[in-house]
Amino acid sequence: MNMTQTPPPPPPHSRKQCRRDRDRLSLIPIMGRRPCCSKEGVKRGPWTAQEDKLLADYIRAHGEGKWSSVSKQAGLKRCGKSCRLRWLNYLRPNIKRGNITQDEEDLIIRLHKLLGNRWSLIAGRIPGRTDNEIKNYWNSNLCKKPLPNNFVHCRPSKEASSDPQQLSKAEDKLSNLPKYNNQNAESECSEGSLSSSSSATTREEEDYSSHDLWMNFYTREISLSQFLDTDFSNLSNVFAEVIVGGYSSTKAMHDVEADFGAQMAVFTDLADEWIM
DNA sequence: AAAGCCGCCAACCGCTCCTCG
DNA sequence: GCGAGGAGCGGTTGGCGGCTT
Repeated sequence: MNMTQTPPPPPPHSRKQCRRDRDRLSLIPIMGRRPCCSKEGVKRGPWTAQEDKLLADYIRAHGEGKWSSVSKQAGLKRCGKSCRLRWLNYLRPNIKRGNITQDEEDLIIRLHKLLGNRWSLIAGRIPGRTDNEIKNYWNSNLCKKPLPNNFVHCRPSKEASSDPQQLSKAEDKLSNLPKYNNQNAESECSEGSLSSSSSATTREEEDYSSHDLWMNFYTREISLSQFLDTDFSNLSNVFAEVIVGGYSSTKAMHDVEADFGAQMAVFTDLADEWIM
């Protein structure tokens, strides 16, 4: 029996408790995690301005993708994941800095109600904001905040978002709407996160117009009556284009379906609210 | 003034999904 | 069909600054 060996500390009850213990006992930081890259010499921690420049210059010259090779090619001693995260959350063009606006917060709440903790999907609907930013904002602000209308906001199940009954209800409502007229959907606002190519074709322009129409309604830049004063005869295609237009072609189909359901449900939600 | 506590957020980790050979 | 490797996602952690006691 080894009497000198101290037993391992019991697992912390919570992060806060853990931190309190650490501070009180002046323990070294708890570093139980293994690094994601087993490679020796891979740098971790905060990025320096020089690293940012190297990464940004490389991606501007060669484009995104092949993250595992980016670090080598760009002369960075970082793992590919770290490069990707840094680019997506900080260096990427069109990243919106500063506080979340009230409109954005409303949007986050609504989307979270429908989609749950699917931060990337939510971020895809809020131009200039990243999934990490929205997730942090939710966990540090909205999760504690009392929300109206019985919003469920602390980690609901993923399945809660794509209720087929809700979707069916929305589709019933939409089937009675007037016709869609593409001319009403002239894009005036910027394309935000959706625009990834400078060589937009006519088809792409149509997608973005659909998206703009939707976003204008969604962000209440146009009224319900203006929104309804359009031709929705081709509704499914319109909304499908809106959704697919925001994603890469490799996006999992169930995500597209879930998002389609979510947009329909949001529409029903807003319409009910505005009609009343 | 100093120690402890708390909140924010950038960054990391592990898991899952996707693609390709 | 299967396995390996890459990419993406959500949960979690650590550092730091501000606030409280």
